[in-house]
Amino acid sequence: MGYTPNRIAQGLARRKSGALGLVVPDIESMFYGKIVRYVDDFASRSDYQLILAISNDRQETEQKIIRKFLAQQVEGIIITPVNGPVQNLAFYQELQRQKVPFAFLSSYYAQGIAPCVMADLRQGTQLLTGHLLAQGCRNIYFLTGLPDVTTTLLRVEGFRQALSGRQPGFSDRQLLSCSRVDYADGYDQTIKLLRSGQPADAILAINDEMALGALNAANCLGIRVPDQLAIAGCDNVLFSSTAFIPITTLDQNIAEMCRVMVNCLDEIISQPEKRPGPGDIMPVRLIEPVLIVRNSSQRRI
Amino acid sequence: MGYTPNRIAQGLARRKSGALGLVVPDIESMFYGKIVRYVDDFASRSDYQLILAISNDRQETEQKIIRKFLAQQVEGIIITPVNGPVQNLAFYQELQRQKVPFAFLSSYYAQGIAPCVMADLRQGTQLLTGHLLAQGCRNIYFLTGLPDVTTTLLRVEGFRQALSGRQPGFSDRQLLSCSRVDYADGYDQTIKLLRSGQPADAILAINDEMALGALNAANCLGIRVPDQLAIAGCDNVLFSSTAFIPITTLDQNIAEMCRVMVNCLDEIISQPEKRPGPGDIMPVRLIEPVLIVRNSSQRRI
DNA sequence: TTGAAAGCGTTACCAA
DNA sequence: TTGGTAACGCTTTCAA
Repeated sequence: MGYTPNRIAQGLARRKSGALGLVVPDIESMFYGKIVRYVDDFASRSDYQLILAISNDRQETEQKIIRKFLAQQVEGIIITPVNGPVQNLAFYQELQRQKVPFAFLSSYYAQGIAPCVMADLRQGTQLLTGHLLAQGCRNIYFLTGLPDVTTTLLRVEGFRQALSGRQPGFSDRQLLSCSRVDYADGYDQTIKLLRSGQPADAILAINDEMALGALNAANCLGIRVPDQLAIAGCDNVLFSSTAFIPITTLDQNIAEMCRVMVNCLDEIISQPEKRPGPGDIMPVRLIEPVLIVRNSSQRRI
Repeated sequence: MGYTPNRIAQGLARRKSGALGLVVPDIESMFYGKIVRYVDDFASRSDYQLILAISNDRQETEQKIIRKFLAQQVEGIIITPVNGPVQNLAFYQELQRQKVPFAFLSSYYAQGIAPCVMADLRQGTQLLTGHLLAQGCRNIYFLTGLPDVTTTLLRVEGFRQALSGRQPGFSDRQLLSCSRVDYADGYDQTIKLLRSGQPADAILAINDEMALGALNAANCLGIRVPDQLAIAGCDNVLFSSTAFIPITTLDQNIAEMCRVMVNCLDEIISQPEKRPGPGDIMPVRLIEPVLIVRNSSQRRI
């Protein structure tokens, strides 16, 4: 009859807020947009209220946010790590010691600190690179992120594995590391590469924005895609499918990733006795990515 | 010394949660992504905690979310209306009667129910249309949203005003209304239009995704942009600047919009005695948009 | 200035 | 089963 209980008082009495905290580095990127969308989706299905906060890709901010979450009595925290080297690992180790229910999504700062759910980027990059090799590409350049970031390491490992035993094999020269990993980075690095006179016949980018930048750069210089230069991206967001030459990419299956994440955290929350602490096994659950082949890499050899 | 107050208990005792609720129809779109980003930004600056919820473009969900917000004792609610006709106006009128601090952002369901901050879409569309006319276009087609949505009405009004007194003047035939207003809608409608044999020399779309769809459709049919067909979009998100022919668009100045919104709501919250109710003036604050001219509309006549 | 006590709106427990 | 009461962790008020 029109009565709604006060959730705040409920929270106090029950000692649980029914809230889940999610930190993302950036909300304007389509990749994180999808993450927010699906985490919200699965969180509400499990009757959690989602509290979103944006770290602006700064770990200092991320940690401030986590402290706020804790003060707010969130029942669990999902951390989508910033794209940078780990700053203050001790902070997360302290969370672990206090048995705070938290987990990493899409990447991790260090293994064993907390459970993690992410795409199998090593295997995914191997798939993409393998596809480019199968198209006859022999000089593949890889537009990556900063070298000391987890996702970069995993991807480079996949790249290297795919090239191992090939002629020519892997060389560091093929790695072009970008700090902002955005459209402009992809465009600029590609222009620089193509003008340098190096024998590039393929560019693999770690996200679709950068791949689109590469495509436009090639187009500007009059280089034909895919015949002179094959291009592939990653994430399968709108940028790859709506390019004037649709871009080959990798679908990380974000929906599944978020489903597994929320379930995993939910389990940790509801079984306080089994809550993992230092010394316990903290699984990294890898979600299988799917290769999406489009025109940007299909050469008619 | 390591002590953090329990915000829930604080909330109960102080009778204020320090939280602001924000509902958006969709988080994967870059337009709403920007809105979330800036509302979060300004809300945190004013020491509010942002609670985000996604209505999935359904008003029923939106209303469920608002009820939850209320139970959670949020101090104010920002509603970014769904892209559809108003379903249950009585719900919002009830909020008004109860003097709930809430406001509309980027559109409104009806004037006078709550304050609103949004871009001046009428003037913006007039600017865009005027620009296309100045480029010599005489048969401009307008890819709009559903006809009974506030933003569509305002835009069509601007379109009509810009064309009034011209030869040929405004005709309903020039309005192509789209329900999903996404890339595929833009692409499909443009293909249909260009194949119909109608003498189109310009397409104006209500967002950049649709404009990109129009550009790609024209490209597929071998129609040269901008000389045979000029194209313009709206919102100035990444889709327009990264198209292989950069697309003319309208910047809605979302940052400013969100700043004004948060300040406005903050004022309403902090002055409970002046809280507006039925019969009070509820201003619609219009933010001035900026025309961004790019290649897709610059004809060399 | 300091400290003790009374709420805030619920839930949970225990006695009847 | 049903009430009545303590407790949740903090703020606020009022008296000392």
